[in-house]
Amino acid sequence: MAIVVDKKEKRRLIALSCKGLLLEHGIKNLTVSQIAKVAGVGKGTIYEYFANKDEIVFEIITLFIDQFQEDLAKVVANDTLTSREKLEYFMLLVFSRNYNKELIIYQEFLSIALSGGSSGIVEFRNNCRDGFEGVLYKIIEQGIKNKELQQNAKLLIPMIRYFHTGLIVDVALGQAEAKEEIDKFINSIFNDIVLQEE
Amino acid sequence: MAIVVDKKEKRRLIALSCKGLLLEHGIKNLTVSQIAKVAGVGKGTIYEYFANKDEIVFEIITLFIDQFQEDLAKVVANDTLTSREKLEYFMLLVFSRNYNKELIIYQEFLSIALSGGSSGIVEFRNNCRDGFEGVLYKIIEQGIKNKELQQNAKLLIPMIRYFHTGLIVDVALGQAEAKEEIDKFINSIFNDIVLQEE
DNA sequence: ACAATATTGACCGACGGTCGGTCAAAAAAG
DNA sequence: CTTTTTTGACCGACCGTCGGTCAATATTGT
Repeated sequence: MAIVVDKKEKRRLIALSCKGLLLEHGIKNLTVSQIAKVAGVGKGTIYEYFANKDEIVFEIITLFIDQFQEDLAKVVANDTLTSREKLEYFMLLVFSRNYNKELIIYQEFLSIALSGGSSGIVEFRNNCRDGFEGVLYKIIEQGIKNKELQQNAKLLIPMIRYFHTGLIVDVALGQAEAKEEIDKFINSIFNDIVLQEE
Repeated sequence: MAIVVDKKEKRRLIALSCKGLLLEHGIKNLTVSQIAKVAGVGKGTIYEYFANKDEIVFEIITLFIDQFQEDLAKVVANDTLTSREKLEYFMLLVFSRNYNKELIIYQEFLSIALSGGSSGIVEFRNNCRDGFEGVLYKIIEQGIKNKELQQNAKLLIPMIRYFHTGLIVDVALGQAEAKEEIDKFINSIFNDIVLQEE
């Protein structure tokens, strides 16, 4: 038998090599030929590892999201912050300067997902959602323990995610100032809904 | 001087003629040649009235949204409904059976917008936002007048929009049951935030 | 008749994706 | 240890499609 490569690893390597290309050009102006050139393989080879262009992009995006969720986990573990501060950090992180490019990537990902994503994309997004909700859950649970929040605050978790997603969409269109909207939102939550009554 | 056609009107006519085509094929599988054929003009003529394919799609989508907003306006004008009922109707309408296809189109529109929209997209989306917020404003104003809502309810208008947009995204990925989520959301708003205290 | 404008579809270049063929490494045979 | 065979990774010329262009033609008002 001839050589057998680790397909999964090679996918990762190809994706890694053209991370910058995606950030620079965006999905629309990113061609498979370019990817092949930068990855140092023939165009045909690309299609040995990916079913189509979207899958390539998707693999690159996975790299970013994994990194992002690691960063989030660190914040949640930080015990010097109130749950309100954590929530604000959680919601703002993707809009921060150092995640500027990743935000664009995430928007591009949403773009693919919205235009009839493959089953792989859906699965991935499920994991994403579970990851984010998990972080949120921990934040809010801590808030409840600290008496910053009422018990029913947990019910808000999906709503917070929807709000956040919607905000990402509007920011993509230059129609929203993220920090301002998030502050207003968190104020509503903490002042009107779930602030522990004393 | 020769004839001068009403460009705006012709745009509308071309868009109208291929409404069905868009609903049937979706944006990705809709070709300019098809549009030209159905509209009964040459492909070159299309480009006399539209700068690019996206613009054609937006024009068609505009038709849908206009229709949609008309439907919404009717509900707002109906004085037999409480503002809570109106809000629920407002948020659910796009997910209803008879707007099934339009929802898909709107999701595809968001997809295009997210992957680096032109200035035309942004302008269009601005109008959309203003339209929706206008309807929301009326609903909530009525609620305040009827003492169903507190004064500060108006502050929630952008938040409601973000939530709604986020929900549309998640529904596209089969990750949310619209009615259920909306009910929960409206409950939160009316029970916890802005219900008039008696 | 003439000028101005509207219309057209053949044409173009770019792109995503395919396919027959090449080649080096590994396995089998001698 | 050498030769032969098999395997599958790799390639890039090629294909069909599509968005967009443009020179030629048709239509209209004066």
